Amino acid sequence: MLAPNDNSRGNVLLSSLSSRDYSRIEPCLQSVQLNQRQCLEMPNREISHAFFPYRGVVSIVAASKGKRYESEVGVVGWEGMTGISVVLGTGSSPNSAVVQIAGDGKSIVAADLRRLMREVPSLRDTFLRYAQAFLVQASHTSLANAKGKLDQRLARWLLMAHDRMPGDGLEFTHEFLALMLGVRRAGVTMALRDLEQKTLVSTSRGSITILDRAGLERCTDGLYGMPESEFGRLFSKAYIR
Amino acid sequence: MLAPNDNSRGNVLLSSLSSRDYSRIEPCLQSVQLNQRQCLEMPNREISHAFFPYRGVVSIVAASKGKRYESEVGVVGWEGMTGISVVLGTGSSPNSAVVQIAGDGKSIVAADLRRLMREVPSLRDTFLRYAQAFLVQASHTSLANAKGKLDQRLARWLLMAHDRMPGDGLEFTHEFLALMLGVRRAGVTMALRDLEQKTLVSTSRGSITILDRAGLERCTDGLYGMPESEFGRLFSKAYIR
DNA sequence: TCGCGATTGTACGATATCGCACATACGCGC
DNA sequence: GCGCGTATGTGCGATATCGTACAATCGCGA
Repeated sequence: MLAPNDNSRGNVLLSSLSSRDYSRIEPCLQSVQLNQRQCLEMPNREISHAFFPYRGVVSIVAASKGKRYESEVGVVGWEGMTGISVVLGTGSSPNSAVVQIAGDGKSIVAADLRRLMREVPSLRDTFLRYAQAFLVQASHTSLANAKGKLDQRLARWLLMAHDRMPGDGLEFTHEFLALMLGVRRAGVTMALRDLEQKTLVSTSRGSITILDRAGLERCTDGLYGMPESEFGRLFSKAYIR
Repeated sequence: MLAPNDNSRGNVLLSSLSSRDYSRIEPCLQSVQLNQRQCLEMPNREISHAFFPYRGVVSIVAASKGKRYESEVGVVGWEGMTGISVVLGTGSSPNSAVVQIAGDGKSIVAADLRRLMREVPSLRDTFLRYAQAFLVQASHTSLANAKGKLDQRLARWLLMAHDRMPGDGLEFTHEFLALMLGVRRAGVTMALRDLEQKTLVSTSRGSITILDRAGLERCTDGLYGMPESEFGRLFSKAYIR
């Protein structure tokens, strides 16, 4: 379970800042819409802004040389931020960041973020902690890709999306989920039918409702949860939803 | 191709430091042996030392809750360092670090590394740049796990090992490679036979010789190379071997 | 209410890999 | 040179997923 009890500022990472730190960053934050398929970061292009989503989900995607293959390495929602490369000081990376589920949030100009990290060490420390949280998430995406069956990976993705959305209804098509997981659409259809038969979710045209989170977690056989625990540890929050 | 032309200090990351920075860290470095299967980092345990390998290869491994599944997310050799979590300020992580190929290198006490990063910003910047290089590597391991066939993943791993070893001979058994890739030993045997038939490698009992790097890279169909290019970019070196 | 596009269900053969098992072959040490 | 342990080659049925295709169904808008 990811969603923490303190999200008073609309984004958990921002909410974890001391009021002193937040007062420093707040003047630099701009409200933004996140539109589906909007590209927040392009491969090897200087990142202009970092984003703190309030709603919606952003995928971080790796692509092979020649773009023959692509795969999601992690997701960012109201718990985190995009622009890790700015945090790590390089300003760009071969990965891209794409809005998968529309929403909104705050943005900050990369140069402002750099300056703030230089001027406010505790702010820098917080964002570096998030970089670790993201690395752990990416590590477990890799693990799930290596070892997980389609149904385990699907359950994992649904849980991760659920963590980042209000309510229990998810407006996803099978096609969309297939794209996220990099598998056949027909495979998603069958895996979802199984989940529905176990009454873990209920589905209707274009939407999926989570009925039994604990059951879904059991379904992943341990492939969901470690990054979420790590996030909890790093940001010292109680995690109840 | 990873191995850079400047490795005058035995480890590329250390070699990339200005002499001023290196003179600060050098007094803290201890020579160490890296023995096969030695565990340099345990899951969720405070990291005592970071390591800069001169020779040998270390795997960073993610494990699922309950340890039911494990998978390598990246490797570290003479180009890099272990202890990313110390660099990112958290001091521990759910991932472990295990010596897969024995060698040696330098170690530094975590507290010293922290202090140096606080006192010497350019040192901190360098290590944070490496954290990005590692994140990109992990991203592409994830991509390879998601999309790569066994032979592509094998070729990728051989290239990554070759990058981190002197000469062209690799003393690996099929069993060992199977463990690294998380696949059946018999699968490795067949994939290697294919590579040998294409005269990309030659094999004999317990050892593999790289004959044609370019051919192996072609074999990976783009799944090898991005992290290596990124490393080159981040550390501004010419990469010839 | 009708129609049409989007979504979902289903089918089929092909391929990759698995798990397990056993046969063979190499090479070190005596 | 022999024997034994390790490493490698091979076989077999089972399973997961693929690619492609097409049929069925839902629901929005005309």
